[in-house]
Amino acid sequence: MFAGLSSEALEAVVGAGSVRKLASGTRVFAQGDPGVSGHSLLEGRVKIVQARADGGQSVLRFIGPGEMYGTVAALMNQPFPADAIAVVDSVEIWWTLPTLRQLMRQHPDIGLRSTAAAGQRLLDLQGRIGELTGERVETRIARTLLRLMEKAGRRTSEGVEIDFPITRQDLAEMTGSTLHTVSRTLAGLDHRGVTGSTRRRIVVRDPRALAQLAEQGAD
Amino acid sequence: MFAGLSSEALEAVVGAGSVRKLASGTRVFAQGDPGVSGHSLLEGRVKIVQARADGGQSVLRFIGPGEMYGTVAALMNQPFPADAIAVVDSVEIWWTLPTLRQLMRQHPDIGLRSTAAAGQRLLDLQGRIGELTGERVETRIARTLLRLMEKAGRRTSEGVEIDFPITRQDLAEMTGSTLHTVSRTLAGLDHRGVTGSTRRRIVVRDPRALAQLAEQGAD
DNA sequence: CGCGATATTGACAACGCTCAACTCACGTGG
DNA sequence: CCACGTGAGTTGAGCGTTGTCAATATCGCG
Repeated sequence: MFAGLSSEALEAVVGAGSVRKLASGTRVFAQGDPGVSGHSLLEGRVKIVQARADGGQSVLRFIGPGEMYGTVAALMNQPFPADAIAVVDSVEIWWTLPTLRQLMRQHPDIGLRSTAAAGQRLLDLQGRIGELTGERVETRIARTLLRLMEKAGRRTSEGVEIDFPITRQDLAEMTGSTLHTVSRTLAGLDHRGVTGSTRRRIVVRDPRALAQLAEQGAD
Repeated sequence: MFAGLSSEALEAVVGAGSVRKLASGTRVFAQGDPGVSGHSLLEGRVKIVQARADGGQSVLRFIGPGEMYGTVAALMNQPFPADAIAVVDSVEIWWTLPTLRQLMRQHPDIGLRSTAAAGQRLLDLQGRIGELTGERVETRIARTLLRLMEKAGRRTSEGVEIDFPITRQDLAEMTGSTLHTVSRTLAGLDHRGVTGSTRRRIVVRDPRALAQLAEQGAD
């Protein structure tokens, strides 16, 4: 996000923000709260979770080090559309809305970058819209694991491990399914040697096979 | 989109673009084409349709008069992520990418507005992500009809009519279903007096009942 | 060591997709 | 003006995927 900024600008940005630690489980902001702050993660993982009308939840995305979150709502003067919750002990830097606006005025690059990032997310989401409907749960899970792998994968002797704890429930809320079905599906993948999953940990043993499953049904 | 611009700026914007008529069925741009143009609809309706990996299609949104389309891809130097197709005879104004950039430089308001519009779409899409999974087809259809009604509704003696032709297939592609299920569901809604649908036309007779269905399952 | 969070597994039902046949409206051309 | 073809819509039968309900197992933290 801040890569390529002049060191001068970078100093101003860091100086204007506040750094704070987030114990695992901490809620950074809550859905419905007025969006009066922008955030960037320095270390750890934060998940963005939206409560649905039917009482369920949807995990919209996981934030990794270097990513911004909460800024779109803040800059549009809207309430936060989702909760942000640290899933491991983390460190973030955050800014008040006036500070954020001022930084953008003084360093237009920041505004451009955040616009570009929002545009990218818009295109990504449009792509996901289609995937979420009509496809089988196994396909959606495969796709989700691939994305997590690329974003938060860590090579180990067993394969590529997703480097933060993720529950069956989380996966269900990302794929629009239930933890029961996810459990069954993962058990099947484990059995076939594609993945290895233990409590809150998932290792992808055979990325090729997973990619195969993710594109199932493509012509 | 352009409301609130100075008349001077407005003249510059209109002068720099080209106006053209779109016969019903015309494809304005195609998924995968380099995004080298920005568009705004003056009259009619255009639908944005994305081809999915499994061979199916997703209708992402319908564009009405005054709305911009194709601009996010263009400004990010990316290929268009979807097709744009006129569903009735329409009129649009469009700009080349260099022209668009220059207009934004000369009238920063335009850039701000399009960023705001993109942010709004981002929030909308996030909301839709949750809806699309787990909810029953009837619920998704009800929600979709409500949105169409608000956006393109025209009061008639029968109720609120969606003012452009829309097929069961379109509705299926918007809700991630099949035309068969949509046909059955709509027949059910018609029977209960909630809607009245004929070939390519839909009238909402009882918006309250529709809203009720859309929130089915809420706590 | 005990409890809560997490995960597994089975039985069952149902929603909605697939396949298939048929009807209806509309526009085109002979 | 009517025959015909095409696109749009309807309806039925069957079944698979997946959600629901329920019971049990296991891991870890306090």
